[in-house]
Amino acid sequence: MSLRIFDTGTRTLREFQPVHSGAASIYVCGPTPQGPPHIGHVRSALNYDVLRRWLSATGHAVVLVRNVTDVDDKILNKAADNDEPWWHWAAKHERAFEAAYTDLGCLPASIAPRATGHVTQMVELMHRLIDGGHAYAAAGDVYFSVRSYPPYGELSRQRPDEVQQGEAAAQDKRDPRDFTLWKGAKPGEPAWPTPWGPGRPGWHLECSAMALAYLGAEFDIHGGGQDLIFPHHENELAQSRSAGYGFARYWMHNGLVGMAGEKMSKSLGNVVSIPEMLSKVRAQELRYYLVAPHYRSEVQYSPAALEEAVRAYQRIETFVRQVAQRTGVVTIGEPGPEFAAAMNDDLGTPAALAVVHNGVRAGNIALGSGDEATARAVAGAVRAQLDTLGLDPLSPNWSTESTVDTGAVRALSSLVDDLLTERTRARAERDFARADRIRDRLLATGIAVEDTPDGPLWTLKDS
RNA sequence: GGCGGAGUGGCCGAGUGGCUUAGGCAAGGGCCUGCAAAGCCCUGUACGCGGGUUCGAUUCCCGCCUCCGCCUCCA
Repeated sequence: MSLRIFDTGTRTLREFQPVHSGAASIYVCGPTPQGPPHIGHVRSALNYDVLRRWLSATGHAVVLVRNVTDVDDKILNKAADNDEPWWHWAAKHERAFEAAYTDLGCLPASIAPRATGHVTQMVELMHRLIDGGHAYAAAGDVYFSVRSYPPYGELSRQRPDEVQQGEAAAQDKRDPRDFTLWKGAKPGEPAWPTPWGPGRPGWHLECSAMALAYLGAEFDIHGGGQDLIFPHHENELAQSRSAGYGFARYWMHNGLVGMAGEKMSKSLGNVVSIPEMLSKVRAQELRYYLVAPHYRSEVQYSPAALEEAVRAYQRIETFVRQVAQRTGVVTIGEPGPEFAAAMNDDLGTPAALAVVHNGVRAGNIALGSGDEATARAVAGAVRAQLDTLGLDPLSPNWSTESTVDTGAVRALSSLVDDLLTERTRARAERDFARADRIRDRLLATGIAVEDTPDGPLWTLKDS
């Protein structure tokens, strides 16, 4: 049984057969760093991180390219509005995106190429297109000739003639359907030299050039948000095929994130950047929230739904931690056939998480009956499952140890232990008032105490 | 106007022509506990509306309503 993924081009589930067996090459449309990352940006990255982890787990050597569109109209405009150089604006937000990805447990991309660093490849691609009669220069711009590529529209199922044209369709285009590969420089804009005059890259061209540069003429999967199907990906495909490249074999598109009825608005408090969200919930919890629904479904963000996800994740986490604390180290095992079947079915994370929860229940039952061997085995499987979703509660990614003075932690935890010893003594003497007072005091400082058959367990309660 | 997606129990969220009808959260009841917490057990009988096909449809077909995404520099 192998992975089947829903391919946008054919609108069918197709068995994944990589160009090179045992390997998988993925190109994902990354951010245009024009502002802070929000939940929608991050959902996309997370979905492809899960894809990549699952491919790795099933024996593929994965190469994942996630580009950065670091020059574009929005960046130019916003930088100007904020009185900053465009490159500074882009670099600043690129760092914010990287930080968000890392915080949320995305494995680093094999490379995150920037558009501005690949003008050479773009010029080369334009040469090929012009030579082949698929593109033309006009007044400093370079356009792709849609008519020269008859299959145009096959990915998005758009008929070029039906597509509504922008009001101000450029006069220099030979055909209103043609799209811009390269934009001639306007005064004050960044510009790179080309044989057709100075200018800057169009969005579509960048992605093709970088995908081809790093993944070769034909690669496995091209991903992005559903909003990119048309025109962006249609255009990428047209350019690349016209230039003689096979390009992507599979096209995957993740669903978008809406804002539950209400418009995004800071005054409503319902839209928050990732750094803001992470000040309210832990990264693992946000990740669970975004990974739990199927990647192709639409997510309507609401704080209540996020809160539910937090609790669901904590249930899993509590189980794994409890087993670890009671039986020692829980080593990562095998995810098992049920989980694999769910994931192989177009990354069925909802069904996969149902398997996880069923495991948690079975493990808790074992724990309750004192069957620690079973509990441990189950926890090992659960960890393996969670690991392929990037949600392992014991992953060092979530650890805050590096930012905490471990000497202080040791001192404080021995204080806590002393208090708990005292409380245990009080309980043995049936002085429950004193025992409860200690528990309440600890809780007031953010330390939750639970009694287990093996004695008290304490955890830090997040506020 | 064109292309595409979606409407499931109090909520989130899968899925399926009929089968023990996912999973989670919340709620109620019970067990466990000194009390809690965590956990376990039980309960809820849902598929936007109207037709049709069928022995039988939430699942297939037709129509309708509502919502969402996209429709090429500038958006």
